Amino acid sequence: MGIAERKEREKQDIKDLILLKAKEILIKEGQDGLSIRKLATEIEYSPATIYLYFQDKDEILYQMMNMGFEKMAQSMTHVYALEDPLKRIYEIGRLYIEFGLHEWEWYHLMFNSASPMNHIERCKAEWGPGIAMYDYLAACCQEAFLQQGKTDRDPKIAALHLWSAAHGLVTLAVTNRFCVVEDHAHQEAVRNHLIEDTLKHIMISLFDYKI
Amino acid sequence: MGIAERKEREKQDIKDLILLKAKEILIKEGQDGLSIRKLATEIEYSPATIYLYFQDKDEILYQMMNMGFEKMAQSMTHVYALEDPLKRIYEIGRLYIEFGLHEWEWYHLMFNSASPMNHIERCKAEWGPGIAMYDYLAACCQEAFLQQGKTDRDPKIAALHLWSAAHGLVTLAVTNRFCVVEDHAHQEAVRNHLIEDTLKHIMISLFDYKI
DNA sequence: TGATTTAATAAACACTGTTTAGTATATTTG
DNA sequence: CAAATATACTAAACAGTGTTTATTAAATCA
Repeated sequence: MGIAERKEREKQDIKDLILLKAKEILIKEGQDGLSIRKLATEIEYSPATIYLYFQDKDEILYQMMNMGFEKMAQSMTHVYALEDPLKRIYEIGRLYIEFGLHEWEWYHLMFNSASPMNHIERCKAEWGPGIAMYDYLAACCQEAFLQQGKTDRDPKIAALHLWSAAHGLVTLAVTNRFCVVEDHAHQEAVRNHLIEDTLKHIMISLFDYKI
Repeated sequence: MGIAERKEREKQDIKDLILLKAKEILIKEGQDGLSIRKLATEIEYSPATIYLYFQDKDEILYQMMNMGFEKMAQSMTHVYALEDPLKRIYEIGRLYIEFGLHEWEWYHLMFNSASPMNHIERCKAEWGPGIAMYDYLAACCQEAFLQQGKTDRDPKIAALHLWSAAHGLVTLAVTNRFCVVEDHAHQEAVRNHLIEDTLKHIMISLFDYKI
């Protein structure tokens, strides 16, 4: 039965086409600019057709979130090769913040938006890539603590610390809340200084590690 | 001319009525559940009438944001009386996180949503209450540094540190991202532990202050 | 009382996500 | 090969959204 297989392929092709165009719209116009109807006209199908390939918009945004995690992982490929777990942790933090600031539309889906999480909840599924990222960071922390002989510290709590510090920085910056800094001329400089400073603080505070 | 004054009063009354009902809807159904049309039927006027009192939805959400700041300030009244600036800072942090977790709909408008900031940008206005909050925190940090003789440290950067750590914690928790913690049974306990731990870490890291 | 200003709205515009019923086309079966 | 069935697709509708415009009714002024 080659027909069933060809149909399966064709089905996947259209799914891919939808996600490809969704990606283009997301990059150009953000999550708010990504509507089912715009997506439909873009791929030259009717809006109803999209619902033959995805349950709802949340599922599409869920898939986009997964693409975002792949994108982030790609930007971190060189990290995995680093021997020193402390340098690995620092680089993860630095690249995480970098990614959040420069690829906000992806970051927003991954760590801020409710839609992809709604899909996960509805499907009673797990937040796979998020857990994987967290587990890797926690593993790095454990390795660092082990190497330093700090047996009393919890690597999972340490990972959450690092993560939420970076996340807070990214989200406040992107949603324009750092406008509180009165020195408008040097606002950009303050932000960059804060990025470095946050990482330094965290590294010292968690690992007594001076950069 | 008592008529002009009466009309002014009536105009303000309807504005207040709109904001009062908007507040009720916000609390019950969140920002997503707050629509102009629902608000209109609730106050028994047509949707178009609302546009005679507010430029657009962003302005209403901007006013709600201001109400949120008042609410937060009220929850912090006892802080201002504390003599020790370090205890003041700790309490601000603790109450800030508490507020974010328990009054998320307000917090979201204040520190996460784009709508109120869009209104500010359109009016070329400043983020008044946000700046006030930040300035107060920075002043507390400066007082603490001064008391400790730490003249080399920047209180403004310190305030941003504390703020973004607390903000990261709140937003990751509320948007359900802490589901990464595999220990589902003790997830709540982990979260509470993290809140305490974050504050402790920040206090030590910024002020060498052990709680 | 007549002219004018003000307040309110019905209806429309341009969107949004999603569902349903119906129509061609492709595939399978007799 | 023809009839029956299954598949792919869509037009249209449903129930919303924020916002604008033209019109009407009421209050105020001259």
